[in-house]
Amino acid sequence: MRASNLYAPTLRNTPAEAEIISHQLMYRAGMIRKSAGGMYNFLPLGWRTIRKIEQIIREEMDAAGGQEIMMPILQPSELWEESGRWAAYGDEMMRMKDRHGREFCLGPTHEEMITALVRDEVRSYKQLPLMLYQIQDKFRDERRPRFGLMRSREFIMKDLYSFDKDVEGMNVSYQKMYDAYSRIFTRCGLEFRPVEADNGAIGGGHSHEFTVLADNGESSIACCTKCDYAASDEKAELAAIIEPNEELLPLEKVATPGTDNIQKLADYLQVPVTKTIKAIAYQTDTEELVLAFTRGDHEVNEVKLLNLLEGARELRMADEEAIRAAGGCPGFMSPIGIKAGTHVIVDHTVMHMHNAVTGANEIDAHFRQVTPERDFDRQLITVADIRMVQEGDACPRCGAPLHMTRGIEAGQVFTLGTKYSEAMGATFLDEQGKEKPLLMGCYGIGVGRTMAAAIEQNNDADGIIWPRAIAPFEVVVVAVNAKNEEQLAYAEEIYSELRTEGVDVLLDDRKERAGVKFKDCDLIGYPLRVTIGPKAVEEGTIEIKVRRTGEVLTCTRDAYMAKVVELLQEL
RNA sequence: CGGGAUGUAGCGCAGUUUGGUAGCGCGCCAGUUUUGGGAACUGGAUGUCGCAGGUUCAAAUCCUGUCAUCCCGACCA
Repeated sequence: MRASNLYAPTLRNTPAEAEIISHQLMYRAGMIRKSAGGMYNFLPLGWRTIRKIEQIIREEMDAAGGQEIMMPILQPSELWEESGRWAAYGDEMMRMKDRHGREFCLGPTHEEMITALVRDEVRSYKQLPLMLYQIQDKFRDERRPRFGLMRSREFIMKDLYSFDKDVEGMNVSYQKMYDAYSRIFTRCGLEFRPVEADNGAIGGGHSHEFTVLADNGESSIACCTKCDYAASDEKAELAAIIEPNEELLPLEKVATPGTDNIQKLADYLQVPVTKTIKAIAYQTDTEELVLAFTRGDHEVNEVKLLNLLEGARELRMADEEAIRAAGGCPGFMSPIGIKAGTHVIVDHTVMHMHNAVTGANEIDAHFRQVTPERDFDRQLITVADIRMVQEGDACPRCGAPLHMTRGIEAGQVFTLGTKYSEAMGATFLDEQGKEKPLLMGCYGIGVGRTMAAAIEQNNDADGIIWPRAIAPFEVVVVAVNAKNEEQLAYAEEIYSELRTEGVDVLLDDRKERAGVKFKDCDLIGYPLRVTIGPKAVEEGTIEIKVRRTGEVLTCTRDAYMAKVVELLQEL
């Protein structure tokens, strides 16, 4: 490919709408252009990178036993009625009608479609396990698309679905995908962590998110500083914090005027926040009141809380009336004195506190010298891990401190069990001739997001620094002065030698000044730049510049090829 | 969906307060000189001032509505 024919319009100015670095650089490097909110065109350079990521994914999916297929983007509502998600999916689904008034959606995911595809053909355990995947655009009408390719409304996704005859088989498929994902992100040159994730509504199965570490990421994850435990902030399990024993003082009610939040209370009573117990009152979508108690400096983890509540799907802050009806007093709550039958959930750390402060369920009053183990009625409360992880909390595996970091969720692996196969009647006959639902798993990778994540992780003030495996071109040959025929001819020669050698190379033969071309090369981020200037023509010396390190090597005409190959292998 | 901001040339922006011929930088086109890190000079092209209504002799500017984009939050497999 020659740069003089390449449609790669680069920009000196950063478009005002691009807020994060990956978006800015992709835009400036002429890789993407926006068509509408959350929708992007990929230009030749951007598309080459996408294709390279896809190719790595294909190779690993195939190696793990996957078979590539292609399903329609447009999906009939009937399938989604079967699974119950036509109603449940909500506004995030792009819906439309055809000329006959039949309803369709633009696929946000393909569980229904694949289950329907497989249920008619898979009749026997002998056809299992089965893994099918596709790489295709998905549509989700995000409330707030943002950050360029990071959260867009139309995006490229690899989605694989596994089908097994039993839980053991499903777990084997899961592990194969987990391993394949690790290889994919490693091959893409990314620093990532597989983190344990909450799988919410589906429950019971495994789920990991493959999170590429980046400060701009939307996901917050907790990583152990010693072992390899890593979990999403919502999932991170926390053991109860055991306080040293101390002399137990008797429960006492004190007047605490105006102390309706924890900081005011701690200041007023001159106690550390870690000696206070705070309450958050929720109401579920089924109108049940839930009172959650944690240590004053801890935060309630709503996902953990929700998982404890059978049948509830959502939490919102409770109304004052509901709190009062249960005997509580907003701003001054405690489990002591709440009406029996109210859902009171206490974080397990709280049960190990001594001589703490908590509300008295009346205005401007608190209890102090509260020892929950003694003063709370265990019959009326549920004790569980309901708090949100914080920097420095103990790792649930090894006890070392956890470190909070941010990342981009580039992929997820998920066991589905029989959720869809049961709802949609996807069954097979087992060895005993008994009809059973298929056990499923689903595994997604955001291709564009992976590209954005790679840039977030690999850039400097001059532009992108592509990992070799996913660079649009591995090497750029620059004819410093393309108007000089000797130089251009020399560069052409080098270019064709590199091509013959199988190097993925671009020739920058544009009749621009050298500075312009160098700036563009840096911005676009080709891993290696081979510079052909007067020194090449006159002395036969060829320069090779490594984008990542800025290192410049000077080679002879005979030696440059070996050097390029060697440098590429190191990258 | 709540809060905030912004829509003026391909990109970045000024002009709006106080209504009076549409501007600047980069880019683009032509020419001359230049030529190893975003060249200089000369000349040139490019706008429904987001859109629709209204007020006015006159609207980028004031009023109403609407659409779009971005940020924060909420939400989210």
